[in-house]
Amino acid sequence: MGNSRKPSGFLVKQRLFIKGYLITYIENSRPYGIQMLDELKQHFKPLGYSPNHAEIYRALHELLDEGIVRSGQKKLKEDSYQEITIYYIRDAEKALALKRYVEEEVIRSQSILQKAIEDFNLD
Amino acid sequence: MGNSRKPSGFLVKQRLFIKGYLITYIENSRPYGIQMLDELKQHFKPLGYSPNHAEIYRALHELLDEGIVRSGQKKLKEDSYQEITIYYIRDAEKALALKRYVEEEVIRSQSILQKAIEDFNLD
DNA sequence: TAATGAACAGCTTGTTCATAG
DNA sequence: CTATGAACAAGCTGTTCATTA
Repeated sequence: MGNSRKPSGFLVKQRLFIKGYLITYIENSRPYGIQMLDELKQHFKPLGYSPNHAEIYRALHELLDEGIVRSGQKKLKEDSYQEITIYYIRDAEKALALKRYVEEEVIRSQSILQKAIEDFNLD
Repeated sequence: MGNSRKPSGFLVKQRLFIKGYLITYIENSRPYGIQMLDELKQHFKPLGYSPNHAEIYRALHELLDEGIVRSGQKKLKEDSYQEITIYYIRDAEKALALKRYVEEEVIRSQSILQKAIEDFNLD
C-alpha cells in the first residue's frame, strides 16, 4: 500500500500554491473555474506565470475530494443556457488549515530562494 | 522537430537552481560530485531541502554538455585507489551567463512567492 | 566501500480531445 | 461557442541497480 516517494523538499508545488488562491477566491466571491483561472493569469502575468485550465480544475477537484469545498450548478446568466460550476466553502476549519500550510510552504520556499540570492551575490 | 512544451512559468526548476550552485562551487574549489552534494545538503537542511545524488550528477552532465565545465580524474587521496571526477570551468563567459539567468529566475520566483504572502495576509 | 553513472518508476503538469448545454 | 472534465503525453525527479577502482 503506502508507496509514496519522499519529496526532496525543494519549492512549493504549483498545485498546492493554486489551492491556496482558490480557497481565497471562493471565500470572497464564489467564482467559477475559468473565472478564477483568468484572475490568476491576470494577477501573475507581469511575473511570467500563466497557469493552464487543467491545473485549476485538478486543484478544485482535490479540494472537493478533501471535503474543503462543495460545488453547485448555476446558469451563467439568467437568460443563458450556459451552466457553470460554482464553489462554496464546506469546511472553514479545514480551509484555514490548508491555507496556513500553503503559507508555511511559501515562506519556506522564499527562504530557500533568499539564501540563494545571498550566496550568488558573494562572488 | 522543435517539439517542446511551453512551461507555465511557475517557480525556478530544481535542476537549474542546482546548476547555479555547482558553478559557484566549481569556481571556488573544484570539488567533486558527492562533496558538492554534501555541501548542498548541509546548506539547506535547516530549510527542509535535501537534494539527492542523481540530481547533482544530472546537473553536472548538463553543464558538461553545454560546454560550461570540463572534468578530469584524480585520486581521492594520494595513497588511495579511489578515483573521483573533479570539475573545472571551461567557459567562464557561459558560466557567468548561466549564473545570471539562474539569479533572474530565482528573483522572479521570489516575487511570485512574495505576492502570495501579501495576498494571503489580506484576510 | 566510496564515487559515479544509468535505468527505472512515480509524480507533476502541459496539451489535446470529449462532452454538455 | 463556453465551461468543464478526462485522457494522454512529456518532463522532472526520487529510488534502485550496476560498474569501477
